[in-house]
Amino acid sequence: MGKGKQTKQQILATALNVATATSLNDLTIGGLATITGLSKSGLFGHFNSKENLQLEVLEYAQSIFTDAVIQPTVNMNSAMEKLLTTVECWLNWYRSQGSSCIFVSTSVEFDDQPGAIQDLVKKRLQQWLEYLTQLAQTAANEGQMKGDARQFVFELYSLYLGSQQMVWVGFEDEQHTRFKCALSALIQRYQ
Amino acid sequence: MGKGKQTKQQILATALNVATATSLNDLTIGGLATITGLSKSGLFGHFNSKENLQLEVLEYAQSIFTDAVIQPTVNMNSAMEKLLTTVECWLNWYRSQGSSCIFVSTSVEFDDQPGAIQDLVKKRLQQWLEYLTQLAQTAANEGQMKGDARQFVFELYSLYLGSQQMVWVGFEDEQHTRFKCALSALIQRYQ
DNA sequence: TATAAAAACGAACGTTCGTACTTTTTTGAG
DNA sequence: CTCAAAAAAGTACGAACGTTCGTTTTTATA
Repeated sequence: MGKGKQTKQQILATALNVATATSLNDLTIGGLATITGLSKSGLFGHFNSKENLQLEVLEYAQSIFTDAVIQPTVNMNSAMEKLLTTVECWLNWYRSQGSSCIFVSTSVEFDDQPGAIQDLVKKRLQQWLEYLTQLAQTAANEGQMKGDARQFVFELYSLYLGSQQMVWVGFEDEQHTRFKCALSALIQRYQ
Repeated sequence: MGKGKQTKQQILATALNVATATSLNDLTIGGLATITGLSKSGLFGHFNSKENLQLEVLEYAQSIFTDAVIQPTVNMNSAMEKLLTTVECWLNWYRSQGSSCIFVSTSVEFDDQPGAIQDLVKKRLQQWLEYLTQLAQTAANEGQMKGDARQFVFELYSLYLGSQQMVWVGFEDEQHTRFKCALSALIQRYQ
Protein backbone atom coordinates (compact mmCIF):
# COMPACT_ATOMS: atom_id res chain seq x y z
CA MET A 1 0.00 0.00 0.00
CA GLY A 2 1.52 3.31 -1.09
CA LYS A 3 2.00 6.21 1.23
CA GLY A 4 -1.08 7.96 -0.07
CA LYS A 5 -3.51 5.13 0.58
CA GLN A 6 -1.96 4.53 3.96
CA THR A 7 -2.45 8.11 5.07
CA LYS A 8 -5.95 8.08 3.70
CA GLN A 9 -6.91 5.04 5.73
CA GLN A 10 -5.56 6.69 8.83
CA ILE A 11 -7.53 9.84 8.09
CA LEU A 12 -10.69 7.82 7.56
CA ALA A 13 -10.25 5.94 10.82
CA THR A 14 -9.91 9.22 12.71
CA ALA A 15 -12.72 10.80 10.74
CA LEU A 16 -15.07 7.96 11.61
CA ASN A 17 -14.32 8.42 15.29
CA VAL A 18 -14.99 12.13 15.08
CA ALA A 19 -18.12 11.72 12.99
CA THR A 20 -19.46 9.09 15.36
CA ALA A 21 -18.73 11.20 18.43
CA THR A 22 -20.29 14.33 16.90
CA SER A 23 -21.95 14.07 13.51
CA LEU A 24 -21.08 13.68 9.87
CA ASN A 25 -21.77 17.36 9.23
CA ASP A 26 -19.79 18.57 12.19
CA LEU A 27 -16.83 16.82 10.64
CA THR A 28 -14.55 19.67 9.64
CA ILE A 29 -11.66 19.53 7.22
CA GLY A 30 -9.56 21.93 9.26
CA GLY A 31 -10.32 20.16 12.52
CA LEU A 32 -9.65 16.75 11.07
CA ALA A 33 -6.36 18.05 9.64
CA THR A 34 -5.29 19.24 13.07
CA ILE A 35 -6.08 15.93 14.72
CA THR A 36 -4.29 13.89 12.10
CA GLY A 37 -1.33 16.28 12.04
CA LEU A 38 -1.81 17.24 8.42
CA SER A 39 -2.32 20.61 6.85
CA LYS A 40 -5.78 21.61 5.77
CA SER A 41 -4.93 21.55 2.10
CA GLY A 42 -2.90 18.38 2.46
CA LEU A 43 -5.86 16.55 3.85
CA PHE A 44 -8.23 18.15 1.39
CA GLY A 45 -6.16 16.79 -1.48
CA HIS A 46 -7.14 13.25 -0.55
CA PHE A 47 -10.82 13.87 -1.14
CA ASN A 48 -11.25 17.01 -3.25
CA SER A 49 -14.51 17.91 -1.53
CA LYS A 50 -16.11 17.61 1.83
CA GLU A 51 -18.92 15.54 0.42
CA ASN A 52 -16.45 13.00 -0.91
CA LEU A 53 -14.82 12.83 2.50
CA GLN A 54 -18.20 12.17 4.09
CA LEU A 55 -19.07 9.52 1.54
CA GLU A 56 -15.75 7.77 2.05
CA VAL A 57 -16.22 7.87 5.81
CA LEU A 58 -19.53 6.11 5.36
CA GLU A 59 -18.01 3.47 3.13
CA TYR A 60 -15.20 2.98 5.61
CA ALA A 61 -17.75 2.55 8.39
CA GLN A 62 -19.59 0.05 6.26
CA SER A 63 -16.48 -2.08 5.81
CA ILE A 64 -15.87 -2.15 9.56
CA PHE A 65 -19.52 -2.92 10.18
CA THR A 66 -19.42 -5.80 7.75
CA ASP A 67 -16.35 -7.28 9.41
CA ALA A 68 -17.83 -6.93 12.88
CA VAL A 69 -21.44 -7.94 12.31
CA ILE A 70 -21.87 -9.90 9.11
CA GLN A 71 -18.58 -11.76 8.76
CA PRO A 72 -18.77 -13.65 12.09
CA THR A 73 -21.91 -15.51 11.03
CA VAL A 74 -20.91 -16.32 7.49
CA ASN A 75 -20.08 -19.95 8.26
CA MET A 76 -23.12 -20.74 10.35
CA ASN A 77 -25.66 -23.03 8.77
CA SER A 78 -28.67 -22.41 11.00
CA ALA A 79 -30.43 -19.19 10.08
CA MET A 80 -31.79 -18.81 13.58
CA GLU A 81 -28.30 -19.09 15.03
CA LYS A 82 -27.12 -16.56 12.45
CA LEU A 83 -29.87 -14.19 13.45
CA LEU A 84 -29.17 -14.37 17.16
CA THR A 85 -25.43 -13.97 16.70
CA THR A 86 -25.98 -11.07 14.33
CA VAL A 87 -28.03 -9.20 16.89
CA GLU A 88 -25.36 -9.81 19.50
CA CYS A 89 -22.63 -8.51 17.21
CA TRP A 90 -24.87 -5.63 16.28
CA LEU A 91 -25.04 -4.52 19.91
CA ASN A 92 -21.30 -5.01 20.29
CA TRP A 93 -20.69 -2.88 17.22
CA TYR A 94 -22.79 -0.12 18.67
CA ARG A 95 -20.90 -0.29 21.96
CA SER A 96 -17.50 -0.45 20.27
CA GLN A 97 -18.32 2.83 18.57
CA GLY A 98 -18.71 4.62 21.86
CA SER A 99 -22.40 3.92 22.35
CA SER A 100 -23.60 5.56 19.20
CA CYS A 101 -24.10 4.27 15.69
CA ILE A 102 -23.15 6.50 12.79
CA PHE A 103 -25.77 4.93 10.55
CA VAL A 104 -28.51 5.88 12.98
CA SER A 105 -27.34 9.45 13.46
CA THR A 106 -26.78 10.06 9.77
CA SER A 107 -30.21 8.66 8.98
CA VAL A 108 -31.77 11.32 11.16
CA GLU A 109 -29.32 14.00 10.11
CA PHE A 110 -29.80 13.57 6.39
CA ASP A 111 -33.42 12.51 6.22
CA ASP A 112 -34.33 16.00 5.04
CA GLN A 113 -31.15 16.81 3.13
CA PRO A 114 -31.29 15.39 -0.39
CA GLY A 115 -28.08 14.51 -2.16
CA ALA A 116 -25.50 11.81 -2.59
CA ILE A 117 -25.06 11.28 1.14
CA GLN A 118 -28.76 10.84 1.76
CA ASP A 119 -28.96 8.41 -1.14
CA LEU A 120 -26.14 6.31 0.26
CA VAL A 121 -27.48 6.33 3.81
CA LYS A 122 -30.92 5.36 2.65
CA LYS A 123 -29.59 2.58 0.44
CA ARG A 124 -27.45 1.11 3.22
CA LEU A 125 -30.33 1.14 5.67
CA GLN A 126 -32.59 -0.53 3.14
CA GLN A 127 -29.97 -3.16 2.45
CA TRP A 128 -29.52 -3.83 6.13
CA LEU A 129 -33.25 -4.23 6.68
CA GLU A 130 -33.46 -6.52 3.69
CA TYR A 131 -30.57 -8.57 5.01
CA LEU A 132 -32.26 -8.99 8.38
CA THR A 133 -35.52 -9.87 6.67
CA GLN A 134 -33.78 -12.48 4.60
CA LEU A 135 -32.30 -13.99 7.76
CA ALA A 136 -35.69 -14.10 9.47
CA GLN A 137 -37.37 -15.48 6.39
CA THR A 138 -34.81 -18.26 6.06
CA ALA A 139 -35.24 -19.07 9.74
CA ALA A 140 -38.95 -19.32 9.08
CA ASN A 141 -38.39 -21.59 6.14
CA GLU A 142 -36.25 -23.78 8.36
CA GLY A 143 -39.17 -24.05 10.77
CA GLN A 144 -37.60 -22.00 13.53
CA MET A 145 -39.92 -19.05 13.17
CA LYS A 146 -43.39 -18.16 11.96
CA GLY A 147 -45.18 -14.99 10.97
CA ASP A 148 -44.30 -11.93 8.91
CA ALA A 149 -40.51 -11.63 8.63
CA ARG A 150 -40.72 -7.95 7.72
CA GLN A 151 -42.87 -7.16 10.70
CA PHE A 152 -40.36 -8.99 12.86
CA VAL A 153 -37.51 -6.89 11.48
CA PHE A 154 -39.54 -3.75 11.91
CA GLU A 155 -39.88 -4.43 15.59
CA LEU A 156 -36.29 -5.59 15.97
CA TYR A 157 -34.90 -2.46 14.40
CA SER A 158 -37.26 -0.33 16.46
CA LEU A 159 -35.86 -1.86 19.62
CA TYR A 160 -32.33 -1.18 18.42
CA LEU A 161 -33.18 2.48 17.90
CA GLY A 162 -35.06 2.73 21.15
CA SER A 163 -32.32 1.17 23.19
CA GLN A 164 -29.80 3.76 22.08
CA GLN A 165 -32.06 6.72 22.73
CA MET A 166 -33.09 5.45 26.09
CA VAL A 167 -29.62 4.65 27.32
CA TRP A 168 -28.99 8.32 26.75
CA VAL A 169 -31.76 9.45 29.07
CA GLY A 170 -31.19 6.70 31.61
CA PHE A 171 -34.35 4.78 30.80
CA GLU A 172 -32.26 1.82 29.62
CA ASP A 173 -29.03 0.55 31.19
CA GLU A 174 -25.67 0.09 29.49
CA GLN A 175 -26.17 -3.68 29.33
CA HIS A 176 -29.30 -3.14 27.24
CA THR A 177 -31.40 -5.13 29.66
CA ARG A 178 -34.70 -3.79 28.39
CA PHE A 179 -33.65 -4.41 24.81
CA LYS A 180 -32.78 -8.02 25.56
CA CYS A 181 -35.96 -8.50 27.52
CA ALA A 182 -38.03 -7.14 24.64
CA LEU A 183 -36.03 -9.17 22.16
CA SER A 184 -36.73 -12.50 23.82
CA ALA A 185 -40.41 -11.62 24.03
CA LEU A 186 -40.30 -10.73 20.36
CA ILE A 187 -38.63 -13.98 19.39
CA GLN A 188 -41.00 -15.97 21.54
CA ARG A 189 -43.94 -14.31 19.89
CA TYR A 190 -42.65 -15.34 16.47
CA GLN A 191 -42.04 -19.00 17.19
CA MET B 1 -50.75 41.14 23.35
CA GLY B 2 -48.33 43.89 22.36
CA LYS B 3 -46.77 44.14 18.96
CA GLY B 4 -43.54 42.65 20.20
CA LYS B 5 -45.00 39.47 21.60
CA GLN B 6 -47.18 39.08 18.56
CA THR B 7 -44.23 39.25 16.19
CA LYS B 8 -42.29 36.89 18.40
CA GLN B 9 -45.02 34.27 18.30
CA GLN B 10 -45.11 34.52 14.54
CA ILE B 11 -41.35 34.12 14.37
CA LEU B 12 -41.48 31.08 16.62
CA ALA B 13 -44.20 29.44 14.55
CA THR B 14 -42.13 29.86 11.42
CA ALA B 15 -38.96 28.83 13.20
CA LEU B 16 -40.57 25.62 14.39
CA ASN B 17 -41.57 24.76 10.85
CA VAL B 18 -38.08 25.38 9.58
CA ALA B 19 -36.42 23.52 12.44
CA THR B 20 -38.73 20.57 11.98
CA ALA B 21 -38.16 20.44 8.23
CA THR B 22 -34.38 20.74 8.59
CA SER B 23 -32.86 20.76 12.07
CA LEU B 24 -32.54 22.99 15.08
CA ASN B 25 -28.93 23.79 14.20
CA ASP B 26 -29.65 24.52 10.58
CA LEU B 27 -32.02 27.18 11.82
CA THR B 28 -30.35 30.41 10.77
CA ILE B 29 -31.05 33.90 12.03
CA GLY B 30 -30.54 35.47 8.64
CA GLY B 31 -32.64 32.86 6.88
CA LEU B 32 -35.41 33.07 9.40
CA ALA B 33 -35.38 36.86 9.08
CA THR B 34 -35.83 36.60 5.33
CA ILE B 35 -38.75 34.20 5.64
CA THR B 36 -40.53 36.29 8.25
CA GLY B 37 -39.84 39.51 6.38
CA LEU B 38 -37.76 41.03 9.14
CA SER B 39 -34.22 42.30 9.13
CA LYS B 40 -31.53 40.13 10.61
CA SER B 41 -30.90 42.46 13.50
CA GLY B 42 -34.59 43.08 14.01
CA LEU B 43 -35.22 39.41 14.50
CA PHE B 44 -32.09 38.99 16.56
CA GLY B 45 -33.35 41.61 19.00
CA HIS B 46 -36.19 39.31 20.05
CA PHE B 47 -33.83 36.64 21.34
CA ASN B 48 -30.37 38.17 21.85
CA SER B 49 -28.65 34.90 20.99
CA LYS B 50 -29.14 31.96 18.73
CA GLU B 51 -29.23 29.58 21.66
CA ASN B 52 -32.11 31.52 23.19
CA LEU B 53 -33.95 31.31 19.90
CA GLN B 54 -33.43 27.56 19.82
CA LEU B 55 -34.56 27.16 23.41
CA GLU B 56 -37.67 29.21 22.79
CA VAL B 57 -38.46 27.18 19.69
CA LEU B 58 -38.33 24.04 21.82
CA GLU B 59 -40.61 25.55 24.42
CA TYR B 60 -42.99 26.68 21.72
CA ALA B 61 -43.01 23.16 20.29
CA GLN B 62 -43.68 21.82 23.75
CA SER B 63 -46.74 24.03 24.16
CA ILE B 64 -48.15 22.85 20.85
CA PHE B 65 -47.36 19.25 21.71
CA THR B 66 -49.15 19.58 25.03
CA ASP B 67 -52.25 21.00 23.37
CA ALA B 68 -52.30 18.30 20.73
CA VAL B 69 -51.38 15.20 22.70
CA ILE B 70 -51.92 15.70 26.41
CA GLN B 71 -54.86 18.08 26.57
CA PRO B 72 -57.34 15.88 24.64
CA THR B 73 -57.21 13.15 27.29
CA VAL B 74 -57.32 15.35 30.35
CA ASN B 75 -60.98 14.63 31.07
CA MET B 76 -60.89 10.89 30.55
CA ASN B 77 -61.23 8.77 33.65
CA SER B 78 -60.00 5.42 32.37
CA ALA B 79 -56.20 5.29 32.23
CA MET B 80 -56.29 2.70 29.49
CA GLU B 81 -58.51 4.92 27.38
CA LYS B 82 -56.17 7.80 28.07
CA LEU B 83 -53.21 5.74 26.98
CA LEU B 84 -54.75 4.63 23.72
CA THR B 85 -55.95 8.10 22.84
CA THR B 86 -52.57 9.55 23.72
CA VAL B 87 -50.82 7.22 21.31
CA GLU B 88 -53.29 8.13 18.60
CA CYS B 89 -52.74 11.86 19.17
CA TRP B 90 -49.03 11.23 19.31
CA LEU B 91 -49.08 9.79 15.81
CA ASN B 92 -51.26 12.63 14.61
CA TRP B 93 -48.84 15.16 16.08
CA TYR B 94 -45.99 13.54 14.24
CA ARG B 95 -47.93 13.62 10.99
CA SER B 96 -49.11 17.20 11.49
CA GLN B 97 -45.47 18.24 11.71
CA GLY B 98 -44.73 16.97 8.23
CA SER B 99 -43.82 13.43 9.23
CA SER B 100 -40.98 14.31 11.52
CA CYS B 101 -40.83 15.06 15.22
CA ILE B 102 -38.54 17.81 16.39
CA PHE B 103 -38.04 16.13 19.74
CA VAL B 104 -36.71 13.02 18.09
CA SER B 105 -34.36 14.84 15.73
CA THR B 106 -33.02 17.15 18.42
CA SER B 107 -32.45 14.19 20.72
CA VAL B 108 -30.12 12.67 18.15
CA GLU B 109 -28.65 16.00 17.13
CA PHE B 110 -27.72 17.12 20.62
CA ASP B 111 -26.94 13.81 22.27
CA ASP B 112 -23.25 14.60 21.98
CA GLN B 113 -23.43 18.38 22.33
CA PRO B 114 -23.55 19.42 25.99
CA GLY B 115 -25.23 22.66 26.93
CA ALA B 116 -28.54 24.24 27.75
CA ILE B 117 -30.26 22.79 24.71
CA GLN B 118 -29.16 19.26 25.45
CA ASP B 119 -30.29 19.66 29.05
CA LEU B 120 -33.73 20.80 27.96
CA VAL B 121 -34.14 18.11 25.33
CA LYS B 122 -33.09 15.41 27.75
CA LYS B 123 -35.40 16.70 30.46
CA ARG B 124 -38.40 16.83 28.16
CA LEU B 125 -37.80 13.32 26.90
CA GLN B 126 -37.45 12.05 30.44
CA GLN B 127 -40.67 13.80 31.42
CA TRP B 128 -42.49 12.33 28.48
CA LEU B 129 -41.32 8.82 29.27
CA GLU B 130 -42.31 9.30 32.90
CA TYR B 131 -45.69 10.55 31.82
CA LEU B 132 -46.28 7.51 29.67
CA THR B 133 -45.07 5.24 32.46
CA GLN B 134 -47.46 6.89 34.85
CA LEU B 135 -50.31 6.28 32.42
CA ALA B 136 -49.38 2.62 32.02
CA GLN B 137 -48.89 2.17 35.74
CA THR B 138 -52.29 3.66 36.49
CA ALA B 139 -53.86 1.42 33.88
CA ALA B 140 -52.21 -1.50 35.63
CA ASN B 141 -53.56 -0.36 38.98
CA GLU B 142 -56.99 -0.19 37.42
CA GLY B 143 -56.61 -3.81 36.37
CA GLN B 144 -56.38 -3.11 32.65
CA MET B 145 -52.73 -4.07 32.35
CA LYS B 146 -50.08 -6.21 33.97
CA GLY B 147 -46.30 -6.33 33.90
CA ASP B 148 -43.52 -3.77 34.03
CA ALA B 149 -44.88 -0.36 33.04
CA ARG B 150 -41.41 0.96 32.23
CA GLN B 151 -40.64 -1.96 29.99
CA PHE B 152 -43.94 -1.34 28.25
CA VAL B 153 -43.05 2.30 27.65
CA PHE B 154 -39.59 1.32 26.46
CA GLU B 155 -41.11 -0.81 23.76
CA LEU B 156 -43.79 1.73 22.91
CA TYR B 157 -41.32 4.52 22.43
CA SER B 158 -39.07 2.23 20.42
CA LEU B 159 -41.90 1.55 18.03
CA TYR B 160 -42.55 5.27 17.71
CA LEU B 161 -38.93 5.87 16.76
CA GLY B 162 -38.84 2.90 14.45
CA SER B 163 -41.98 3.85 12.63
CA GLN B 164 -40.57 7.22 11.67
CA GLN B 165 -37.25 5.90 10.47
CA MET B 166 -38.86 3.16 8.49
CA VAL B 167 -41.43 5.31 6.80
CA TRP B 168 -38.45 7.19 5.48
CA VAL B 169 -36.94 4.12 3.79
CA GLY B 170 -40.25 2.66 2.71
CA PHE B 171 -40.23 -0.20 5.18
CA GLU B 172 -43.32 1.22 6.88
CA ASP B 173 -46.31 2.87 5.17
CA GLU B 174 -47.69 6.33 5.84
CA GLN B 175 -50.60 4.86 7.79
CA HIS B 176 -48.15 3.31 10.24
CA THR B 177 -49.59 -0.12 9.69
CA ARG B 178 -46.62 -1.95 11.13
CA PHE B 179 -46.56 0.34 14.13
CA LYS B 180 -50.22 -0.32 14.85
CA CYS B 181 -49.76 -4.03 14.34
CA ALA B 182 -46.86 -4.10 16.76
CA LEU B 183 -48.75 -1.89 19.18
CA SER B 184 -51.72 -4.20 19.48
CA ALA B 185 -49.40 -7.16 19.98
CA LEU B 186 -47.63 -5.17 22.66
CA ILE B 187 -50.84 -4.28 24.44
CA GLN B 188 -52.08 -7.82 24.20
CA ARG B 189 -48.87 -9.09 25.71
CA TYR B 190 -49.34 -6.78 28.67
CA GLN B 191 -52.91 -7.66 29.53
C1' DT C 1 21.35 7.61 -7.81
C1' DA C 2 18.48 10.50 -10.95
C1' DT C 3 13.99 12.01 -11.75
C1' DA C 4 9.16 12.39 -12.53
C1' DA C 5 5.08 11.79 -9.98
C1' DA C 6 2.72 11.89 -5.69
C1' DA C 7 1.94 13.97 -1.36
C1' DA C 8 1.91 17.73 1.66
C1' DC C 9 2.24 22.57 2.62
C1' DG C 10 1.15 27.74 3.15
C1' DA C 11 -1.35 31.57 2.07
C1' DA C 12 -5.27 33.49 0.39
C1' DC C 13 -10.20 34.04 -1.23
C1' DG C 14 -15.27 34.21 -1.08
C1' DT C 15 -19.02 33.07 1.68
C1' DT C 16 -21.84 32.38 5.66
C1' DC C 17 -22.85 32.99 10.22
C1' DG C 18 -23.64 35.10 14.94
C1' DT C 19 -23.27 39.22 17.21
C1' DA C 20 -22.46 44.34 18.47
C1' DC C 21 -23.27 48.82 17.67
C1' DT C 22 -25.98 53.06 16.09
C1' DT C 23 -29.88 55.07 13.99
C1' DT C 24 -34.60 55.24 12.40
C1' DT C 25 -39.37 54.03 12.72
C1' DT C 26 -43.36 52.50 15.13
C1' DT C 27 -46.17 51.81 19.07
C1' DG C 28 -49.22 52.92 22.76
C1' DA C 29 -50.12 55.19 27.20
C1' DG C 30 -50.96 59.74 29.46
C1' DC D 1 -51.48 64.90 20.25
C1' DT D 2 -47.09 64.10 22.63
C1' DC D 3 -43.31 61.70 23.58
C1' DA D 4 -40.76 58.18 25.84
C1' DA D 5 -40.21 53.41 25.18
C1' DA D 6 -40.26 49.53 22.24
C1' DA D 7 -39.42 47.53 17.84
C1' DA D 8 -37.07 47.29 13.67
C1' DA D 9 -33.48 48.53 10.49
C1' DG D 10 -28.70 49.34 8.76
C1' DT D 11 -23.96 48.65 8.98
C1' DA D 12 -20.03 46.46 10.36
C1' DC D 13 -16.92 43.10 12.44
C1' DG D 14 -14.55 38.71 13.55
C1' DA D 15 -14.50 33.90 13.19
C1' DA D 16 -15.06 29.58 10.79
C1' DC D 17 -15.63 27.11 6.82
C1' DG D 18 -14.73 24.86 2.06
C1' DT D 19 -11.97 25.54 -1.66
C1' DT D 20 -8.17 27.16 -4.93
C1' DC D 21 -3.53 27.79 -6.33
C1' DG D 22 1.40 27.89 -6.51
C1' DT D 23 5.22 25.90 -4.20
C1' DT D 24 7.94 22.62 -1.65
C1' DT D 25 8.93 18.13 0.06
C1' DT D 26 8.67 13.25 -0.15
C1' DT D 27 8.10 8.94 -2.38
C1' DA D 28 9.04 5.26 -5.42
C1' DT D 29 10.58 3.64 -9.68
C1' DA D 30 13.89 3.08 -13.65
